[in-house]
Amino acid sequence: MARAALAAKAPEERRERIMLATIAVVRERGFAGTRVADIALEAGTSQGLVLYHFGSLAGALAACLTMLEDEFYEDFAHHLAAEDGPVERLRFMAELAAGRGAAVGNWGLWLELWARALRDPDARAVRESQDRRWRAALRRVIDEGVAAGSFSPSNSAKSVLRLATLMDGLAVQLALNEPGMTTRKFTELWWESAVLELGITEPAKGGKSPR
Amino acid sequence: MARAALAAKAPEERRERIMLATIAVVRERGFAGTRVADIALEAGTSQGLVLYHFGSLAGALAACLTMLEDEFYEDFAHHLAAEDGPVERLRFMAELAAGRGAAVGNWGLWLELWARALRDPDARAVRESQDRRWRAALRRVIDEGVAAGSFSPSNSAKSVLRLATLMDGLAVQLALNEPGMTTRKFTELWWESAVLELGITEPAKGGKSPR
DNA sequence: GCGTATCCTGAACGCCTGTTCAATATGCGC
DNA sequence: GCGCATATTGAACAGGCGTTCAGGATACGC
Repeated sequence: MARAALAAKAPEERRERIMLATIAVVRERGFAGTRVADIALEAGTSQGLVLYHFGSLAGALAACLTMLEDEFYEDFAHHLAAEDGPVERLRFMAELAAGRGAAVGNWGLWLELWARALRDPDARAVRESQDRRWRAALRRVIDEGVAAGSFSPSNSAKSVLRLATLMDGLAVQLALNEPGMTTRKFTELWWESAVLELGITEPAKGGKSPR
Repeated sequence: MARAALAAKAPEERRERIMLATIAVVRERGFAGTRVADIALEAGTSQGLVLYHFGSLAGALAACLTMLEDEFYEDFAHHLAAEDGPVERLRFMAELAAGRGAAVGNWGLWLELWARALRDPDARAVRESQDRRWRAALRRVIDEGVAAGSFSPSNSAKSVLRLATLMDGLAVQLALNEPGMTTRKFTELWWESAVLELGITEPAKGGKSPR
């Protein structure tokens, strides 16, 4: 009988659909709660195909991790370049981290990733890479600002570290939607810390100034 | 036959042993990787007893969560009261969070807890309670310092929030032992931030001053 | 001393779920 | 058009693991 299957129609497209489905399921149920059956259902395919393309459930999860990483970074780098000066760029990073752009709703995923990174080398690698990239971007923006005379941190390396770290902490609260924590508050708190750390005087011209 | 079983010898003692075993296993394998069999083995009892006392695996996990919370807080409150002035207390909190005391090796557990809190109401309650307690303590110390003239934050509520949040962020790095992150560095970074936020002038008399 | 409630065990049960596999469809080179 | 490599499916398999249960030991009231 065999109703017309979509066999061999567009393998790459199916593959990607499975990865996206995996991300969706992980976001909803967490790594521990993700089943092959869920992924197949979400992707509209069979369980067999998931295993065919990724070898195992772990393989599918790993694939979705790297996809997540690339996705986030591309989006981020693309938009960051569009901003004008160091102050605007810093401001943009604050807002992006707080939830604008592709990262919206992803903080929960980062929490999952961190916990998983305690034991899974793949997860650890992804999170390390992301962290490095993010900090490097922050450092670049800050160095740029120092060169332009907009920032005057007493120790820029430490300021980068602290500001990046503060973001992680804010992320925890945002992800768990701590009462009183919103994306607005996230940005506000972080920006004030940045002002304190970097001695920013000139306000961001582009966006509405904080507070 | 029946070799002498420890039956009905000291039910409370067995119960506690199972809870401690649960914590140990969770610390080693994470929530998702914890099996009833592991707990029973670690506690030196049968699987049946674990279920007898806690009804289900989930019940055992929940029990270990609250035990963890109490344990941490008792230890913390006890030691905090022993410190002298606000500056010393603040310093003590920095060091406790960084890994001294009962919390040593627990940051990994917190990461697990946060991720679990995304979906499990019990975990969420525990983490909220802990967070509230910790911040309240921080606020008390800071208020005390303001009253004594040692601290002069521009906005103490926000400083409490930011300093507590920064700790969470540092915790992530410590738990994942980010290269270059140590308990010493943890304390140092946090303390400098505290100095910045609170305008601390007088150094901590008790401990060796940072940096 | 006897019965009963509590504590404890080990084995058995049964479900959940990742993985395997044989069968089938599809597209492509020749 | 034919044959082969690739893609896809659904069902069957098998192992892991939480939970149930019948049985036995221990303490304790009477």
